[in-house]
Amino acid sequence: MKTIMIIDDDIYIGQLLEEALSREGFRPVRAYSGTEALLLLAAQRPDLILLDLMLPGLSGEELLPKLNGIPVIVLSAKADVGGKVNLLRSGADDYVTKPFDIDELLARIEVQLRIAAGSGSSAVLSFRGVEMDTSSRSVTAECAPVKLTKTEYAILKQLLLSPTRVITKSHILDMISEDTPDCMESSLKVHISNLRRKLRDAGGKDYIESVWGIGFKMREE
Amino acid sequence: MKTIMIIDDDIYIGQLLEEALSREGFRPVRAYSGTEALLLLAAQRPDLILLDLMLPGLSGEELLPKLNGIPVIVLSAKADVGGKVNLLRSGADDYVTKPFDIDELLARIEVQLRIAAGSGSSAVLSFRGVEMDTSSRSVTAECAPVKLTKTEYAILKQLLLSPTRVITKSHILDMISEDTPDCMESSLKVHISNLRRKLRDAGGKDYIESVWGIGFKMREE
DNA sequence: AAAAATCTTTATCAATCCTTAACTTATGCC
DNA sequence: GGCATAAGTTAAGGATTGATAAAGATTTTT
Repeated sequence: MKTIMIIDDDIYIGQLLEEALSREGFRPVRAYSGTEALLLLAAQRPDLILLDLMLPGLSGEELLPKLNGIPVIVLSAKADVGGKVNLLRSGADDYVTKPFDIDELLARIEVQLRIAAGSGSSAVLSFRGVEMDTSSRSVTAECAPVKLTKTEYAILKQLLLSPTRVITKSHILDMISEDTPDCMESSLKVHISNLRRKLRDAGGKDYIESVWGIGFKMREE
Repeated sequence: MKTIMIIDDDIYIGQLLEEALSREGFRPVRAYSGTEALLLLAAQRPDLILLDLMLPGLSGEELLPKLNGIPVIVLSAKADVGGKVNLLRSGADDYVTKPFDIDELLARIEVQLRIAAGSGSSAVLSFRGVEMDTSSRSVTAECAPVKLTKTEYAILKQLLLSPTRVITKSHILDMISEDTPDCMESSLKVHISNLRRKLRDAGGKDYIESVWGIGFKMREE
């Protein structure tokens, strides 16, 4: 049974998460402040951490560098976009803005746990003929090499991390905002278009599917 | 089964490493101080050592010269670059800054063990015509000798240590910041350029590939 | 102390990438 | 069907990054 630590001072959200996680078969552990989290971490090591940024005592940003090696999903209010740039750099593995959809959060938890489980052995993401080697940073479609830019690579990685799920446009923008802070929905369309074309040129098929009004997902067929 | 000694006084990081190494099939042995490490080393000889620089008792820098023959990977906080000691010259085989990526560390451990296993006397890194003898500190491209400066040698070594992997610019900067703390991205470009030219003059080909916006890797072709 | 080697900075050119903008096509709704 | 909104495509520009050369600064050697 996987243990998930919830670091959030909000009683209501914390309880909500606790119940949802229990229902899914996880063992939730709660910490209401950064300092309390550190104390708990000295004694036990959870499999994943849900971290709120606004914390009493030790802030989430200060806590992040100390959580080395444990997958961290940051929960943050949509407003504070300022520090988003540094989050992924300083150790966060994923990012979800409040108010969040519980099902989406659960899916992202599954993804992070899957990545952590297979760590070391295979750094390869693949789905229906598209393969991504995250260590050599190379991508192939039907074994044909595909040369991607940094942004295209980041987008495809998000899609491949949970290939059966729809990735919202806003989440893609959040994930790649580290490298391209000015990227708006208008330019995202262009990136998707270029990515589609490169994959099609190499693999012959169209690999990315649009979900009207929401975002994108990998084509299952 | 390979034994790996962790010399680090940080309880939390130590435990993290211990679990990760066990999961990968290694036998971890822990030492919490430099003096304790020496006592343990008198009784047993690990296949590899992970060494933190900030140690109580005997510092990592003092310990390094006494670990003769055993592969050493230094773990160091990015902050304490103050010491002007030349780590790689005094016996360290690789260098990783905290906070580090566990997968990357595991990859580097594999590399060091492979080197150590493949040869008692000749520690040779090679990839596609480029050969580096780390004991005599000599490099050849297509059997033609190449004369490199200290920095160029350190950069090429990083590339050869995991030749299929992309080495980020920041990691290279970390590696050589011991000798040249002021090295910025601007001068790294120059080092890469000089290294490329020397290799090309000797081997005829271009061996180093740029990964736009990320870093460099060895050309696979 | 002078000379040589090495490293960093600066400048310039070339290559790549991201965004904007204009336009076309598709989808949902009345 | 017709309108409004969303998605898709293409081309052009501006901005960022990369490569190389040359010169100044630092360290090492002689």
